[in-house]
Amino acid sequence: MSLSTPSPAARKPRGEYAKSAEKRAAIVDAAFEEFAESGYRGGSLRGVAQRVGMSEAGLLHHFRSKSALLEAVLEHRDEKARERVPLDSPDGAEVLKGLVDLAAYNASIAGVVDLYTTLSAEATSADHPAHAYFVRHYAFTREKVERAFAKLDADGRLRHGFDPRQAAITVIALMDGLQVQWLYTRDVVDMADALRRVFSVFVDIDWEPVPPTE
Amino acid sequence: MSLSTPSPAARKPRGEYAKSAEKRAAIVDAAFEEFAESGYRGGSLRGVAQRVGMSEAGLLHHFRSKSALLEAVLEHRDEKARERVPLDSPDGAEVLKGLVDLAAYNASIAGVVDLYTTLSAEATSADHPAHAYFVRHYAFTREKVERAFAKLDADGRLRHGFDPRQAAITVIALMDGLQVQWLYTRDVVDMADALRRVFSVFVDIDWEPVPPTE
DNA sequence: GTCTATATGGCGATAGAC
DNA sequence: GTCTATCGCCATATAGAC
Repeated sequence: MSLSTPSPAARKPRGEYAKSAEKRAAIVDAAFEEFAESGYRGGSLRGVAQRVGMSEAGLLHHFRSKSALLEAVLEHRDEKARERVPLDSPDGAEVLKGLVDLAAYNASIAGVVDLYTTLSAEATSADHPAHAYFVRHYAFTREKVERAFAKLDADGRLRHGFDPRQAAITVIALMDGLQVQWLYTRDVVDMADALRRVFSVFVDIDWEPVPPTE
Repeated sequence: MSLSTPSPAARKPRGEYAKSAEKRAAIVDAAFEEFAESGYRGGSLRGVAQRVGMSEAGLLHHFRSKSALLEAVLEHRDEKARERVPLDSPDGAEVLKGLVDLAAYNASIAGVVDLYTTLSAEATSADHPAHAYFVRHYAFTREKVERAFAKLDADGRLRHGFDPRQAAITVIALMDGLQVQWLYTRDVVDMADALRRVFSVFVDIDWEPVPPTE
């Protein structure tokens, strides 16, 4: 999974110029790759600097510390993911379809999956700089998916005896677990397909003409 | 998830004494904790040495390198897990019950879950010392669970239209994802319960008097 | 079998020139 | 805004005394 609460205010100090913003974006991209490959703990500012073609000091002019850089990466990641899933759609089925869509999209960008799985696992430690982020992320996502199931339930489309909250927990766990397994064996695991199958059991949904996942 | 292929031979050089074996076991325990908390990359030999009350050099007398120590930890972990799940039972339902049992047990030993999730995520990098281990682990576990579902299918107890292989992938993903989510919010997630619910949808099983998971 | 001491190198972050 | 230089710390691993 990969969505989170809208950033309260992606504020930008007044005196910034366009060139600087571009540089910052390039640095965030490089940091994204670095942390995706080696995690936050395993990644280094040196590695980021090399990717972006700058010195470490130059890099630290734009981001005051390694963890500040991680924060920027996570924010950037959320912006992208939020574009893909209509989490607040009044139609619960649209939300689920958005999740399948996201899974299919993720399969085309392994780096995103890598970043998410590595960070979510290492940030279970309470002192990790991304810990609070993921606690928020899970609460937020669980809430949204639960709401989607609740709406389907109200429409009589949730399988009898199913609890929206439990269904949400299960779906999020499934998405997370599929990502790890997929990273090891991409030929065997089809994330979107697996998700679609489970949704078909949980609820009554008409799937599109069937985009054959891949 | 947390099972893997039986170690080919946990061989032990001939000239070892009991005292030494005890020390080694103590070191493995300490390393287990260290890697569970900080991952392999984030953990240090210094940390392990402090936990076990030795110098780093003393520790390296027993394990020639950091990655050799990791190997010992993973082997030790597998031995424990294999005791819990009758992966080769002729009755597929017994396998699934074993998985629920394992989930409930894991919930009582957070360290095990921590170690597994952290390592499985960071070892997706091909150059990680545990990479081969997890590739093997997933292939092995997928195979065993698939076989369990296939047996249930042969007995007409698998839900119509379900594929044993897909079911196996889904179940393993679910177990993995539940562990991460549980580490963040233990009050919200009940791993064994979630697993039991999904199994009840997939197959026709009589659950025990219901160990209320707690 | 365990220690101290040390070699060697990567790390995050800062100071200050340009 | 970017650089070089450097500080101080922690890492893995080895050498050799006890």
